[in-house]
Amino acid sequence: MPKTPKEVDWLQQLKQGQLRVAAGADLYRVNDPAPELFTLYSGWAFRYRALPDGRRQILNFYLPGDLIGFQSSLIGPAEYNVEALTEVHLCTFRRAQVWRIFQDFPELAFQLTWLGAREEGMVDDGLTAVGQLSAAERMSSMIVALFKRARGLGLVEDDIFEFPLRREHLADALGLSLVHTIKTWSALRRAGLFEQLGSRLKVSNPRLTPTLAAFFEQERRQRPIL
Amino acid sequence: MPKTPKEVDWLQQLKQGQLRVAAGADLYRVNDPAPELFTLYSGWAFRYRALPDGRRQILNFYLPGDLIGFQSSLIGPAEYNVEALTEVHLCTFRRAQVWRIFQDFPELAFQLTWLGAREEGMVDDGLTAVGQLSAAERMSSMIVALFKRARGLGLVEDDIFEFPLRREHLADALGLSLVHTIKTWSALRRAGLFEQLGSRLKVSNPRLTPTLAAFFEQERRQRPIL
DNA sequence: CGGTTGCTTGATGTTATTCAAGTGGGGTGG
DNA sequence: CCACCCCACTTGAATAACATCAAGCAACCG
Repeated sequence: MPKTPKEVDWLQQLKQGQLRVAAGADLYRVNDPAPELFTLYSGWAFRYRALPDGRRQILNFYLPGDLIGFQSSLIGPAEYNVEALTEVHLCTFRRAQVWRIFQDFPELAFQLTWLGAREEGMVDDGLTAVGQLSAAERMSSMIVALFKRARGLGLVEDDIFEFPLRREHLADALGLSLVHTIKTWSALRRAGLFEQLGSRLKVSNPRLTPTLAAFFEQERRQRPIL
Repeated sequence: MPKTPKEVDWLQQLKQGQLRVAAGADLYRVNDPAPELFTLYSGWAFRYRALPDGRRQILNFYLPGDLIGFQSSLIGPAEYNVEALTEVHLCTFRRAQVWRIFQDFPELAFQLTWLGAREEGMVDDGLTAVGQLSAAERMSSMIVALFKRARGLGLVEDDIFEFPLRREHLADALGLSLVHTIKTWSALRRAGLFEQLGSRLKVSNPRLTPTLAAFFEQERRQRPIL
């Protein structure tokens, strides 16, 4: 969608500043009363819910271009946490501006909402995987999904991409124990789904199984340019 | 939020018609190219994703007042199915109107988006439960969550409410097998979490366990009036 | 050099699934 | 009215999947 000069002006005004955050730092904390709205320029982050006893569920991952904190900007205090997985560079918006976007820039508001719906679709995928698939199926579908997202962003070369998740993140995203995550990971590597090259991953055979192939073929819609 | 007369006019125009659908019928099917937008007047429905081999994951339940199909109205063809759990009465909107709402009624657009974000929050809850909790914990937290939603809608009297889910629905929502769902259900009933009165449920002791109590205390934000 | 961190592996225990058989209520047709 | 079947649900036993416990390894760092 083309933008009017007026919109571009506004986007510039809305951009409050840039921010660099180290890997492992919190971007968002539950009940933060006035959270900011971010867009991710570079790096990976993830959103999660923590239980009182220390368990946590990773709800989704953020890759460059994603919008962080839109739900909270509408609803009020955050109901989840966001943590930087790698070093990230963010662009910050003032949360109070969201309402003004709806008033003055319907097209922009529509696009924001679109991004929110897209994120919900990804959470749906995660729930379906955790609820219905076996450990190996979950893990392979997640690897393939991240691979495809990275590819859509031009972050894949020769089927190789940077894969910053540690075993712990996979475990918390897939609802598996750390030990079993590691065992499943090795099994998939031995089966030939991917090769590990340091912190990078080469996805050699994304259609390994029929279930997996189905996952691989299904395309997710492209985002609008923001 | 108060509505201007102009907005009320528009809402009337947008309401295309009413619809009655029998229990078990589909409201929404994956890849339906031009799905409608609904609001639920009465009855229960649920949204789910189906896998090629017949397994399915229920993503969330709809109770009276909920908006059905907002994500699809933005994104395009539906990526999920919706089925009526009981007989339902719906109000239908034309999907093409959504964009006009953004243009002409920013306040309304904001509220729609708010409802969408609220729905995502519920899916987050589901994913956290399925990923991190034991069968008994999942089931009790889901029962309590539905109880609280029903209560918020005035559908609870003397701690009793209509509970139209069959075991099969619980199983598909919680990511459990049918057999184990039934065993867990009986265990919780014997433990005194609830009493079964035909198709109705009396939630006698929602704070049964500490984990459960935490779930029970935490309040979800009220919806805006639509 | 000792300590820490992320990962790995094997042995054992628990949870949930699968298989199989059976119950009871609600409908239908004789 | 009864015989029959169908469906949702129930129960027990066998099996598979996953969690937990425990020990060890390699890389890194002070």
